[in-house]
Amino acid sequence: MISGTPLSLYNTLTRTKEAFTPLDPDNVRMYVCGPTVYDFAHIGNARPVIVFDLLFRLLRHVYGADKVTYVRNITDVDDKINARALRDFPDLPLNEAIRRVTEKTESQFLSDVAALGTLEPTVQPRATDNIAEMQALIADLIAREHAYNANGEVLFAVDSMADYGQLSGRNLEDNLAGARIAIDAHKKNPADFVLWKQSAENEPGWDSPWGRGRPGWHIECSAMSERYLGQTFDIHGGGLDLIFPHHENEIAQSRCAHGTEVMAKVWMHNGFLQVEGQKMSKSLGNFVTINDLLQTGAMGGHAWHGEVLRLAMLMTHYREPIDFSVKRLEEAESKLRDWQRAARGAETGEADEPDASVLRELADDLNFHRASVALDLIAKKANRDEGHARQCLAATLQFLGFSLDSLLTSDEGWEEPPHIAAAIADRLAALNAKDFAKADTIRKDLAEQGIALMDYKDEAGARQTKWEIKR
RNA sequence: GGCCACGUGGCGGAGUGGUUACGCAGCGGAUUGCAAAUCCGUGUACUCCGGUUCAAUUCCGGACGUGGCCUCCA
Repeated sequence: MISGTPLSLYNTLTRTKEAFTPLDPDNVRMYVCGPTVYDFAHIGNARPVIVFDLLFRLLRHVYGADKVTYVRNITDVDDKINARALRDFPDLPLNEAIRRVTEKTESQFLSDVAALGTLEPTVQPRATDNIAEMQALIADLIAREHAYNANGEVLFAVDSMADYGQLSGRNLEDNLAGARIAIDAHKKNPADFVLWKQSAENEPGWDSPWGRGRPGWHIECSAMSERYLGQTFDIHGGGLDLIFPHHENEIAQSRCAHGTEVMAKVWMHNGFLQVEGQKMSKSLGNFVTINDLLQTGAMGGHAWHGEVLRLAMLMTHYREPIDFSVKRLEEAESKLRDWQRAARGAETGEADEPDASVLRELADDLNFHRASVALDLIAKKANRDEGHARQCLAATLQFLGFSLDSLLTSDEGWEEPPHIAAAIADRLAALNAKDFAKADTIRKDLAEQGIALMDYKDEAGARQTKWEIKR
C-alpha cells in the first residue's frame, strides 16, 4: 500500500463497514453498472458515475494508478432501445435504427460524464460485444442444472440456489407475499428470471442453441465482469435500486455458473436522489438530464459547470439520499470558487501529493463531506500564505477531479484577452495618480464584460489588481 | 402486505453515551479611496413518546413523517 491509508467500505452484503483488502493488490478490480443507452442520462445516473469515480481515484492513489481495473458496462441491448429505435427511425432497418440510437446516446453519455470531471474507466464493454460470453455462461448454468428451457425461454431456477436472496436480505416467501410477481405457468418458481428469450422477427436477435433470441437483463453483467475481472473480484457498485433484482440475480448467475462462494467481495450502493424535494419523474416535469444542467437553464435559469455538479453531488455522503436543488448548486459553486481562489497561484507538479487528512476521511467509506471540511481548513491556510498550503490545496483539488480555475476563467480555450492586462495597467496608473473616477470607470467597463477586478497589496506593499470571471 | 433506508440549528451537512462539528447565509470587527476578495469573532439543533443509564441527539422499543425496492428504474 503506497500511502498506508487503510480503506474501509460499507458492504451491502454484510450491512457493515469493513476493512478493505484486495484479492490482489497488483490488480484491484471494480465493476460498476453503467447506462442503458436509449436516452440522455439524467442527474440520478450521474451519481454512481461520480461516486465510483471518486473511489477509482482513491484506489489508484492507494494501490497505484496502473494497479486498478475499473469496468463500467454500456448496455446496448434492451427493449427500451428497440422501442426508441422504432419511434425515431421507423424507416430504417431495425439493426441500423438501433445502431443509430445506441451510438448517439453513448457518445452523448461519454461527453456528459467527461464534463463531470470523471476519469475514463479502464474498460467500457458493450453488451452486444459479449453475446458469445453470455451464451457460454447460460450453457454452463444449464449444464449445472441451475437453468432450464421452457416455452422457448431459458430461465434461472432460483430454487437451485440454497442461499438466493443474500444481498437484498429477502427470502422467496417475502417476495411472494407481495403478490406483485406475475405468475407465469411456465416458471417453476415465480421468482425465476430470464436468461435468454426468443426474439420475434422485428426484434434484435442472435442465433443460439436455444433459438434466435436475446439475453435477459442480468446476464450481461455476469458475462462482462467475468471476462474482464475474473470469476471473483473486489468491488461491485451501482445504485440502490439495483440491489434487487439486478444484483441479486447477477450474483446467482455468476456463483452458480462458476461454483463460487463469492462474486464480488464488496457490494456498494449509492443512495437515491430527489429534485427540489420531489421524486424526479417525467410526469412531474422535474426530470433533469446531465446535459440540461451543463447546457441549458433548466435548473436555476442558467447552465452549470460540470465540476459544480460534481461537487453538488459529493457534498452529501454517497449512501444518503440527496435533494438536488438550485440552492445546492449555488452552494457548490461558491464553495468551488472559494477553493479555486485560495489555490490560485499555486505551482503544481507531478510530485504533489493530495492532503493526508483529506485522504484519511475519504478512506473512511468515502466520507467526502468530512474531506471537504479538511479542504476548507487548507484553503484557509492558503489564504494566510501558510507553508505549502496553496500547493497542497491545488494538488488535492486535482486529485478529487476539480480543476484549478474553471470558475475563475471562462470555460473552453480561454486566453486572457490582452485588453484586460492593458486596462488593469491603465487603472493602476490612475490609482497611483489618485484619479479614482477614471479607475472606477475602467473597472465598470470591465465589469460589463463580465470581468471582476480585485485590488490587493503584494508582499512589497505595492498595489496590485487581480481579476476573475464573474457570473 | 413484506423488505430497506432516512428524519440534526434559516439552509447544506458530519459526528458522538457526558465536552465547540464544520460550511453557507446573518450579525459584529479588521483591512480597503470605494468595492470585491481575505482575515478575526459570534447566535440558534439534534421529529415525537416511552425504556435502559448517574447521564441520550447518540443505545433499545413504539409512533408519526419522507423516500426506495418487491414491476428489466441509477
